Amino acid sequence: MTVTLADVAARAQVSPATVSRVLNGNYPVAATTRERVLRAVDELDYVLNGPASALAAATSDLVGILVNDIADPFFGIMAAAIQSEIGGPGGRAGGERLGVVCNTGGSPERELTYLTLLQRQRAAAVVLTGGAVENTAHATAVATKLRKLADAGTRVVLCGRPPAPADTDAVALTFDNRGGGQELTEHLIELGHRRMGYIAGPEERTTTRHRLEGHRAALAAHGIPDDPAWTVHGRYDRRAGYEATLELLRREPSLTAVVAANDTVALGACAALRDSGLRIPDDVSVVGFDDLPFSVDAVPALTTVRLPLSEAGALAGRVAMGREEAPEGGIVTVRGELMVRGSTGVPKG
Amino acid sequence: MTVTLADVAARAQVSPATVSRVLNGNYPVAATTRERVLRAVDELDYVLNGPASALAAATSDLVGILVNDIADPFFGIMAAAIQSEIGGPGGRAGGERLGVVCNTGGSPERELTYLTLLQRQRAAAVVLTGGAVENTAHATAVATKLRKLADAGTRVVLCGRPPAPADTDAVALTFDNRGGGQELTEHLIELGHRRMGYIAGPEERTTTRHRLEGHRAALAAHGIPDDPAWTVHGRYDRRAGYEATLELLRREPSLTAVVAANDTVALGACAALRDSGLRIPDDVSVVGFDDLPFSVDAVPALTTVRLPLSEAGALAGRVAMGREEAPEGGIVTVRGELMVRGSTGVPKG
DNA sequence: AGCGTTACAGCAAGCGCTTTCTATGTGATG
DNA sequence: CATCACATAGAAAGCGCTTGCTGTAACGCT
Repeated sequence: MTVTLADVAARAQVSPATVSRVLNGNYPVAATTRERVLRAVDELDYVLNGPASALAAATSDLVGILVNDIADPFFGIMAAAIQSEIGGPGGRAGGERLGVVCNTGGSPERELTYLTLLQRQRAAAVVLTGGAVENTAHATAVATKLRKLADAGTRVVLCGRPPAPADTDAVALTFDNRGGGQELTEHLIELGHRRMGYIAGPEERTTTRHRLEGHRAALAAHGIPDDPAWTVHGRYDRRAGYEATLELLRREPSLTAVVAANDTVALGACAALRDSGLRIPDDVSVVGFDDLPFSVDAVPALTTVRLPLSEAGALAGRVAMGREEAPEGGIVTVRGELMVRGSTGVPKG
Repeated sequence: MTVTLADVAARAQVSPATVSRVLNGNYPVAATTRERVLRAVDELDYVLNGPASALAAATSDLVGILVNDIADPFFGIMAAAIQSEIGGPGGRAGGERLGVVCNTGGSPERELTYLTLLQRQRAAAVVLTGGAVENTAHATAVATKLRKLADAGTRVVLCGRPPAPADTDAVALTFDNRGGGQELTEHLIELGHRRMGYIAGPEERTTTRHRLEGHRAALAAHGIPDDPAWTVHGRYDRRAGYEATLELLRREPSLTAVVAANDTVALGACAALRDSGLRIPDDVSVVGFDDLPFSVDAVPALTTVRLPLSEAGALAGRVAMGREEAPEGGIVTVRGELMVRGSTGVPKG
């Protein structure tokens, strides 16, 4: 029924061992033999049995990429970059790995389940992207899992995520969310804004907290009081941005700027402002975060902080593949770049 | 070192067979025994060895989802919907499958390679999303692969992709791209437009061809000549839309409308028009396709055709899991819905 | 009381591959 | 020409799990 190694061996008149070695290319095989085997493989249309191979070799060619929301380009772009380095046919010959992305939907349980599933598959590497959930129980559970994965020989890389406990052996590429948030708010302050609403992401997320901290640090640095009523939490999507903006406007109609947790949220904020009859940036300035591709097309174009998503993803992918050494200490901080565009301006009056 | 089934068996004082049966739950096991085993599993922190299990059972719990561009929300949304039905912790107990998305980047070779990799893993199911490459050699190669996958017991589902040859046993959920394209152009014609530029996707893609055919069908139906110079091909991204629009404007400055292959391209087109000093829709109307989340936030909001990406994805996922029967004939056509918004209007003069 | 059933549990044979160790033929060497 | 080293190829022992088949009690029945 299905063609096995033995069939190929028989056809090529060699032993199964030889076929295996030809296929793996890690043991000397005479050129003529190799060719004969390759021909047989081709004629029989043989496809290696992954599980069998993984079982015997105690390693698999699976690389897992965990993302919080695959429908969000923020993760899509990173995932694409990671996967492009991981392989499939992109990589060098032989190193054919199956880079697979798993969508946790931001749910801690799903994250853990996926990690278990990957552990079960004896994945070669795992890349966790985006912010982590800040919940002691969950953080501990994840750290434990990562530890076990590492013990089992799985390489663990964090991309756009704060470092895990040192004993997890995970390499971390962290985005400087706090710094970016601070720059953004500082930019607004310099323009003269004093009454700024802040639309934060979901609570208990590192990304949310860090960006918000940056915002507050900027306020504090300029002696601007921080009214808690001017901060609203919501999900990382346009709808949340829309509603949060309406809420902020209700609480404080005289706001001159809205700081959104990310570009998608900012887009929703812009829509809400427009629907409220306010002009951007004449009446209210808006800033986002991430600089996703569509942000430059917003009208007016969004002032935001560009995160090198592709570059970071590619680096993470290479580290996961062991093609690039992890930096000393295993932690890299990636800075964003402030992109000043049309959505911010001097406040009225 | 690593805990195996045998260790658990020893600890629970039963045979490995019993442990396996408890874990798989497909064979009667006395309640007390089951509990003892479960406790042992827990105490030992046992994790099943996926490859070994897959080898012995000749099936794996992997489900592959192939997408053309994971950074494109069009695919992201579908993938999320598919994966949500596939499992991880979302599904019912026991049915824990690893839904993984693979990014082909639109490359035929990568597509084939991923299919081989999935075949190698003995995937439980494979879902191919989005337009297919129209190239006889490649189409044949893919059909052959799908055939083999089906033979090996892998369920094959196409989502947003035209049906494969009947002998591949693939269930197909097809988007009515032609009908949508026709509706869009008809809408413009009714508004009074006669000189419309068309920004098509990459050549040799079914999606590209079908949408373009719809456009031409509408023109033909109204006796409007189709000037080939008014059609420009490009990739499915904003940049391509931007440049194509500039090119169209160069070729024919009097165009009153631009029909874009999808929303992302339309966004680029809008940017190009604005940068050229043209107002939307006063000077030029613009339409997109797909109705991605950001389209409603464009200024003006984009007239487009809404495709039920999430619903289609969810259905595809259920079919892939065998939770829902494939319809008779295995082919479902999913229609889009025309969303008339601010980006289209009556042409000037 | 005797016998057929039913309900579990265990045995053992693989699943298809990798890899260590061993065997063999060859050319180089003294 | 005998010896040794080297380059290849093969034999065989698992890798950790599933499952068909074989017990073996405990049960219900006449």
